[in-house]
Amino acid sequence: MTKDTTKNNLLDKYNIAMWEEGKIEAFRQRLLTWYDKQKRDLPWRQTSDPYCIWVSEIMLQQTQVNTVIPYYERFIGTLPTIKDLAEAPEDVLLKLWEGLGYYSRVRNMKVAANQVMNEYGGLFPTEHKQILKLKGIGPYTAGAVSSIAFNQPEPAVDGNVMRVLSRLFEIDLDIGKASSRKVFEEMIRLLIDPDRPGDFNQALMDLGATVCTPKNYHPETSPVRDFNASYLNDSWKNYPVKKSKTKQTEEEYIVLGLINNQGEYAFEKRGSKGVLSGMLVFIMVDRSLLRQKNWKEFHQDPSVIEANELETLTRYLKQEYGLEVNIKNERKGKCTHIFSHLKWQLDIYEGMILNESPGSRELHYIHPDAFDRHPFPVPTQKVWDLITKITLF
DNA sequence: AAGCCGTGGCA
DNA sequence: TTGCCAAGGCT
Repeated sequence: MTKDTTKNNLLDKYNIAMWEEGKIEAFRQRLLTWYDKQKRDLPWRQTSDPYCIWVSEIMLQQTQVNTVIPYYERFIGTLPTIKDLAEAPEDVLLKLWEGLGYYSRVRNMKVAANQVMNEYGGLFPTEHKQILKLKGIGPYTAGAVSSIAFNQPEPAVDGNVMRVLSRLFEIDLDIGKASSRKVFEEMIRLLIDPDRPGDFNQALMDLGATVCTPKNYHPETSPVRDFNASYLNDSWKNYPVKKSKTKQTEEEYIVLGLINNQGEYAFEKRGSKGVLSGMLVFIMVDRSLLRQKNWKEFHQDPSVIEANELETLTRYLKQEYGLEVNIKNERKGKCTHIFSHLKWQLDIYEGMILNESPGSRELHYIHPDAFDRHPFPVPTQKVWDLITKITLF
C-alpha cells in the first residue's frame, strides 16, 4: 500500500483545510512585502552570525523585545564569540543576565557553547537536527536559528505564530497545550516561503507582535486581512483559544538582613532545584513553619514578630545556620515579588550576628561595597534597596 | 502531559 | 489591583 503524500494526516485529523498553492503564494508575497516595508529595526537583524541569532532567540524566550535589546547589546559586546561564552565563568554570565529572569537559560547556553566547541570545533552547527540537540534549544529556537541564520525552511512556531494562524484559519486548538504546536508546525511547512524562510518566520512574528496582537486587535488593519477567515466570518473575537492559567499561590517569608562584625551581610545560595535555583538571597524563613495554629487571634501588629514566632525563628536560625542573632523586632519594610506561578510576601527585618558556629547550611558574606559585583535576582535587589534605604525625616 | 521556571508592562 | 501576556524549554 503506497502512502498518499498529498495528504497531511495531522491537518486532516483536526479538519484543517490548507489553501491552494496559488493562494499560498499570494499570501507569501503579501506578507513579505509588508515585512520589507514595516519590519522593526532590531540589533539582531543586522547580522547573520548564528551565534548572535541564537543569543537573541534565547533572550527573547518569554521576554519582550524592548526588555531584551540592552541585554543583547551588552552580552554580545562582552562575549562576541561562542568561544568567549564557553570560557566565561558562570558569575560573569549571570551578571550579564541579571534581571532578565529564567536564569537556567544562560546556564544552558554555556553548556551548549561547550557542546559547539567540543563537537563542532567552535563552528555553530548548520543542520536543524544538530541545532535541536543543543542544550536549551527546543523546537521553536531550532527553527528560528535554522531559518534565520541558515536559510532552511523550518517552522519557528511561538505564541505569535499560533495566534496568527489561529485567526487566519479559525483554529479551535488550545494554544496553551504543548501538543498543539505540532499542528501549527505542519501548517507552516506548507505555508513557508522556500526562498525566504527566515524572513517569512520573522514576518509572521512581527505581524503577531505589532498587528495581530492579543489585545487591541483590529483585523481590518492587517496586511493579510483578505486571507483571514476569522475576519471575513466576523469570528475573530473567538481566537486564539486559550485556557486561563491558575492563580499564583502565596508564600510569606521573614527576610533577614543579618550583618556580622565586619559589616558584611549574610546571603544564602538557593538549591539546585526550584525557583531562583543557585541564586543568592537573604536568609528567608517560611512563616508557615514558624506560626502556631491560632496565631491570628492574638497577633495584631503586623510590623512586629509575635513572641512565639520569634522564639521559633531564633531556634531555627541556630539549628539550620549555626547563627546566634539579635533581631531587631521592628519591620524594616515589606515587599512582594510575583513570579509566573507564585507570589512572595516578604517582611524584612534586620539583625546582628552575635556568634557563628557551623550549621547545616552554607552562608556567603558580602560587603555592601562589593554588592554590585555579584549577580542577584530581583527579589534580593528589592530587599537590598529597602535595607540600605536612607530614611529621610 | 502538565507544572515549573522570572520579570516587567499594560489595561 | 489583578490578571494577562511576552520570539519557550525542561522534566
